[in-house]
Amino acid sequence: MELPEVEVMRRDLEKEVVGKRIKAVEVRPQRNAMRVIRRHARRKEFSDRLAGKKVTKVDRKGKYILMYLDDGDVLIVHFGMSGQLIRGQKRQSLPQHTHVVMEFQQGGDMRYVDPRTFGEMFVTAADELGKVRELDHIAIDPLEDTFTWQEFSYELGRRASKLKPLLMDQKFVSGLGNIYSDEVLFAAGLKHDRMSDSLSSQEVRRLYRAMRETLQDAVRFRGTTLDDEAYVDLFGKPGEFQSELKVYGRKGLPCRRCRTPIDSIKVAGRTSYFCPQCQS
DNA sequence: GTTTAACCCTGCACGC
DNA sequence: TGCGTGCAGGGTTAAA
Repeated sequence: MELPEVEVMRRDLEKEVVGKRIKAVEVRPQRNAMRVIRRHARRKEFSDRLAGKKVTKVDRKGKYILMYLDDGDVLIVHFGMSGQLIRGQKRQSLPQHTHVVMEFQQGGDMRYVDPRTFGEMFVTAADELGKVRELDHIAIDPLEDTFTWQEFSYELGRRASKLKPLLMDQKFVSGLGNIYSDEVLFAAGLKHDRMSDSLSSQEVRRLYRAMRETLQDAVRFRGTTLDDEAYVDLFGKPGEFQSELKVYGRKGLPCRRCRTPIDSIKVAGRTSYFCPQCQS
């Protein structure tokens, strides 16, 4: 799950759970549930910190969701690659790999489901958020107004790194993963292995625009749901951006712009898709 | 400073 | 049919 999917989830949560009070929290008995709340020593410690509290605000920092509670605590959720939050009803049976169930006083519940358990949930005091290293290191959000192309240009020039890993580096810009970094690079007409400090100012502008437009479009389409991936929104509905993808997962298929077959290569352990003709 | 690889985990596609 | 293997992916960390 990357920026667009997390942002869609944030908006859903804002509508659906802000103002609701948590009645009870169950951390399921299987071992992987403890992996999900790995920063807490015991199930009870986690549940007790949430029970009885009201959700007042939902923020996003990179790929992290921050749910503020009315006593100054914050529930932080990171989805890893297979995590989901799903709205449910008490009577409904729990899907496989459900690790946490939060029941609301106003009725209904919310389940955290995560087969691969790369994701996690934890609670911390809002005034101690600065001590959470992963959050503290997260770079500027490319959809923020404060993200200007001048600053982006300066940061690109300051680094000497290949574009693809740099775009995925959350300490450089936040929110991009494997899918959207490929899509952004295609939209910008740049190859994954171009060095960040070799870009002309025109190329920097193209990359900046590509990043903003691609991510905005993906949010508008409510994220990407691939066949082999189970991303769905809070209400269980898949996204629609997968039909808009230009390169990701399209190896061997004709480029939508020039008909040249899309190629793929392993970069830093991740498969990278690109058009050999349109990107240079 | 940058890059690579390993690690965590499950489900699925693949070949034999 | 059934098994083993490899891959997918986010982020951290240690090593190169």
